[in-house]
Amino acid sequence: MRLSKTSEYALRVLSYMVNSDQQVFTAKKLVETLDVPDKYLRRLMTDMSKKGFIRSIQGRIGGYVLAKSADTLFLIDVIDAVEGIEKYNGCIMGHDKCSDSNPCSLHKSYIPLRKQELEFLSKTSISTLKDGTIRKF
Amino acid sequence: MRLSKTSEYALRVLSYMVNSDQQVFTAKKLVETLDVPDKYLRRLMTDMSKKGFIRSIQGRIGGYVLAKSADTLFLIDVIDAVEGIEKYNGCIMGHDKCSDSNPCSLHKSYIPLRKQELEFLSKTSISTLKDGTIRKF
DNA sequence: CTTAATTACTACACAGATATAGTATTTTAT
DNA sequence: ATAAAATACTATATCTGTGTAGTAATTAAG
Repeated sequence: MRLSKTSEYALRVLSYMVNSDQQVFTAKKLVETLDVPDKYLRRLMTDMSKKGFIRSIQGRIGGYVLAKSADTLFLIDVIDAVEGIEKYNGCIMGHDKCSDSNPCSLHKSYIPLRKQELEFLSKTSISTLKDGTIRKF
Repeated sequence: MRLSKTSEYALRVLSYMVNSDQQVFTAKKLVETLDVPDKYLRRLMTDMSKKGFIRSIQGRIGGYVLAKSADTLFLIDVIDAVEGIEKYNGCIMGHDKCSDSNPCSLHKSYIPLRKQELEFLSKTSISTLKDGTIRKF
């Protein structure tokens, strides 16, 4: 499972937010802490606020806050929003017509693994990331 | 697990070769059969022959043949050769210093899955793809 | 009101993966 | 020898994800 940079950044942000006791986070603070390019992070935050994962507060004392209860936001939601989940649901050989009834030669051995991946993404919520640890990387 | 197009193409070729009773395959034939761009496939075949997975035969009756016994060639070898395997071995959040002793907040839950993925790739040989079926997609 | 500190928007730049085009080389058949 | 059928090489084009730059809009403080 190889997420896009954008998904990685999104998860870093959410993981950081949920593990901090602060409520509001400025882009500046996130950039300093999380090793994510400034402008790119800002755009991502705007995107995520449009998706309803976070809420943005404009103006002088602005920033971002989590908008959903962390246990109702799952990895798969975040990934689907920022890069699309379809990629992780296709044939491993890229045959678009591969299916149970017309399987590629890897289908049978790969499907259980893919199922586990999707389960991991759909069952892991942002609250799972909450362990009270403030990490430095 | 989302392979690069190039890896997908490589696996399609090898799967097709191992499931056919032919010995020699021209690029023309592979392109017609496998829905892979002509010139791109040719370069990939040259690359794979340099890696020793296949042998290329030049000249008028040329083409490509499998160069290794199919049960000694594993998915991970192919993927590592054409796109590099490191990508599939990093932190899911992209922290380069993430490790067992300095884990990201997803580390513990993700590691078992990653292990399974790598096992799948290292244990699945090209001969696994051999089931005698000639597929059309 | 004016300034300062923040987010939002738009356009552009860069890099790597993917794809194409054209030419050269190799080998066989005649 | 020459032509034909194949692969090899090199350069360029395109596309997509990632990153940057500059300006506008919003809000609070003084």
